[in-house]
Amino acid sequence: MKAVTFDLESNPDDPPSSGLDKTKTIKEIAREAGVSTATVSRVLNNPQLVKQKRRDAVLKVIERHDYVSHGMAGALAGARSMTVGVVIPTITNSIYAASTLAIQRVAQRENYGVLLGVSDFAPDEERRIIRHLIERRVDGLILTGGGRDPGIYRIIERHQIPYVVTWRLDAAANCPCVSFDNYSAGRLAMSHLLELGHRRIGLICGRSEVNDRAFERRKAYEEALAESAIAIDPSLIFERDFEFIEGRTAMHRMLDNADPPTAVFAANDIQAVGALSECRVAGLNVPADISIIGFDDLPLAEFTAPQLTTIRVPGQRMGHIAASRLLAMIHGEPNPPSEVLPVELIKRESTGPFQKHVFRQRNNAP
Amino acid sequence: MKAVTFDLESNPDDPPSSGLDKTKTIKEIAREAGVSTATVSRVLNNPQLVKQKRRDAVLKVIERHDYVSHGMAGALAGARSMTVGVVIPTITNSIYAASTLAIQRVAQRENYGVLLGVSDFAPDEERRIIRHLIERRVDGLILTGGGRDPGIYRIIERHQIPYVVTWRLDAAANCPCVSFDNYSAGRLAMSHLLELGHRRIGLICGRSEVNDRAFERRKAYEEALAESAIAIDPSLIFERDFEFIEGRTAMHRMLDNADPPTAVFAANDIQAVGALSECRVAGLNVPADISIIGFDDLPLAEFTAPQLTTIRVPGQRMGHIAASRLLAMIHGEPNPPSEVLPVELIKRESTGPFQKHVFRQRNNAP
DNA sequence: TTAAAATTTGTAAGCGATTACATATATAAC
DNA sequence: GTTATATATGTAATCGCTTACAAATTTTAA
Repeated sequence: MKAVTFDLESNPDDPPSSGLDKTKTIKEIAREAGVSTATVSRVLNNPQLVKQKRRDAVLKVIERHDYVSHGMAGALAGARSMTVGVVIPTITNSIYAASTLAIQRVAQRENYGVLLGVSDFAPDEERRIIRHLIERRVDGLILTGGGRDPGIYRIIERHQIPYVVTWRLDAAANCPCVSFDNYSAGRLAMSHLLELGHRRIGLICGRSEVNDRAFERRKAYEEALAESAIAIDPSLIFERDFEFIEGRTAMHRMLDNADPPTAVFAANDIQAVGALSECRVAGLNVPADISIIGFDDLPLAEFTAPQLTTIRVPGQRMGHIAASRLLAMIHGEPNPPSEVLPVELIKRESTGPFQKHVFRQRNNAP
Repeated sequence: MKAVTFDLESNPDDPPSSGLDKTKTIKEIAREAGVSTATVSRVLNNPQLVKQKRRDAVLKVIERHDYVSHGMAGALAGARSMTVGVVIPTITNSIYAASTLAIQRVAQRENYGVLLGVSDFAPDEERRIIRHLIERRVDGLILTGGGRDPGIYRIIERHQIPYVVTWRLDAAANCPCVSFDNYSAGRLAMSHLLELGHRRIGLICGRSEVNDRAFERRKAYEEALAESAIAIDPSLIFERDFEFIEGRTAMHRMLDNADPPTAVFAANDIQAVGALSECRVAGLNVPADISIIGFDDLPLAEFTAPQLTTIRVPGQRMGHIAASRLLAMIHGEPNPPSEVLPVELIKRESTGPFQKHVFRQRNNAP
C-alpha cells in the first residue's frame, strides 16, 4: 500500500534509485532494453526468433533485475502453465518416492515443473488437492491408485486435463494407467509362502475400503488360500494404517491367536518391518519360527534383521513411463493404452520352509 | 483448434447441447445465473457480501458445471495466489515428512494450497524449483536448510515474497528461521557417547559442502573430540549420501580400520541403520561390541534391531511453526524472530558403555 | 413518510503476459 | 538494381478474473 502511494510521487521516467525495488514487469524490461514486450517475450520463449545482438541486450536487462516472468499472466494468455500435478497418498514413508522422483526428472527434462500434493490417504483431501491443481491450471495430472469417487474424474475431464493413473491397474478406466497388477503381485507373494509349505497364513494390509491396492492384495490372499482349499480365518486378517507400529500391533495380536500362523503376508514393507520387530520382541526367530514376506521392496528391506523377503514393485519405471505418457498427451498425442509392468519376488532371509514342531511351543509357554 | 472453428458455427445464445462441453468461465456462469461476474466472484471469495438467495442460485450453477475458477486469472487480477511453496531436499527417506505434513495441514486450515518441490540435494535444481515457484507467484516460501547461494535470497526478496527457512539456524539471516540447533544437537549426541566412556569415535554424515546440517553436525563432532583432548582421525570420518547403503559401506570401511572405533555417530538415522546392518553382517554385537547413535529419530528408529538410540528432532513442530509464521507474514505482519526448538536424546538399545576387551578380538581374527 | 445509512449489485478498468497480424528490415534471386 | 522471400520487430487484442467505484435497493432513523 505504502509503496503504491510512494510510486505516484516519483516520475516514472526516473531510473530507479536503487536496484532493489518492486517487481519488474515485462513492460519495464522492454522499455529499459528499448524493445517491445513482444520481443522480450520471444527472447524468453522462442530465442531463435530474436537477433543475437538484441537478444543479448534484453537478457542483460533481465538478469540485472532478476526478472522472473509472471507465470500466471503467461498461462492466462498462452494457455499453457508448464506444470504437471502429481498426487500421492503419503510421504511419511518412501513407498512413492521412487516413482515421484522419476516423474520429476522426466518433467524437468522437458522444462515442466511438478506440483506435488500429498493426500494423506484422505479422499476429501485428495479432492481438494486436485481442485487446487486444476485451479492452477496444471497441464496434466498424475494420480496414484484408484478407488476414488468418479466425480473427480468427471471434473478433470470437464477441464480437459490429460491425466494418467499409476499404481493401479484398471483396464476399463478411460484414462491410461501405468502400473503393475496388484492382484497377481499378491498372488506371487502367496505362492511363495504356499510353496514353502505354509498353510496357516496371516495377512496384514492397508485399509481395503480406502485403498484399492490393499483391496487387490487382500483379494489375492483370499483367493490363493481358497484355491489351496484353505479356509479363510478372519482372525488372521488385519487391516491397518501404513505405519510401523500398526504392523507391530497386528503381529502382536496374531501371535496371541490360539492357533498362530506360521507365515505372514504383510502387504507392504512398512508393516512387514513392524511385524518383524514384534517377532524379535516376542523372542521368535524369523524365518525359523515364522516367515514374513513384505511388499514394495523399499530400500529399507535390505537392511532389516533379517533381511526382508518381498515383492519388488517397479516404482521408478512407473514414474518414468507415466510422466512420458502424460507429456505426450499434453503435446496432443492420443491417449496411449494402459501399461502393465512386471513385478519380481525378491527372496531374502525372512521366509523359510514350514516347520511344524517349533512353533507351537512358544504358545504353550505361560 | 477444431473446437474453435466449430464454436463459430454455433449460436452463442444456444444452450449447450450436452453437459460435458468446454471449460466454463466466470462470465458464462454469471450469464446462466443471471448475475454479473462480480457477483459470482463474490460468491466464491466473499460469500457474506451476497444475499443468501442469489448466492444459492449461483452456487447451483457452479456445481452443475463443475466450475473451477481459473486461478491464474484470479492471481493476476487479485495478486494473491493462495499457495505457498515448500522446497525440501528429498522424499526418498522420510526425514522431512513430518515437517512437510505439518506445513500442509496448517496451510490447508487457512485455505492455502502447498506446492512441494524436491531438490534432490542439487543446488541447481533447488534454484530452478524456486524460480518456478516464484513464476507461479506463490504467496510465500518455506525453504529447508541453509548454505545456498545468496543470489537466491536476493531473487526472493526482489519479488517481495515472504519466506522462512527451516532445519537450519542462522541468527544473522534476514529472514525468520524455525529450527533446532544442529550444532548443539550434535554435541548432545557426542556427549552421550563420551559419557559412556568412548574415546575412539567414528563419524558418518552427509556431505558437508552441500549440506549445512551435515556441516554443523560434523563441527559438533570435531569440537566435542577436541574438548575431550581426543585427536581427530580423518580415517574415521565418512561423508556420504543419505542412503542406507552408504551407511553400510562407511561402516564396513570403519571396521577395516587398524584401530576401529568403539562408537559411531551417524548424523542421520538412515546411515545409522545402514551401519547397524553392517555390524550385524560383520557379526558384531551392538552395543556390546560397538555403539551407534543416530540422528533424527525417524519412525523407523524404534523398529530396528537393536532399537536405535538417536536425537529426536522436532520435525512436526518446525513445520507447524514455520507455516504459521509464514502465513502471518503473508497477512502483512512483520517478520517474527527466529525460533530455536529443543532436541532430545532418545536412549534406546544401540548405545552402551565402552568395553575395552571385546572388540579388538574380531580385528585380530584372520 | 422521507432522508440518511447500510446493504447489495453492476460496470468497467486493469492485472502481465502471449501471439496474430502488420510492418520494417535483411537476404536472395534475377 | 529490382523484385521476391525470408527474417526481425512492433502493435494491440486477448486470456478470465478481481475490485474500485457507481448505481440500485433495502433498512433504519427521525
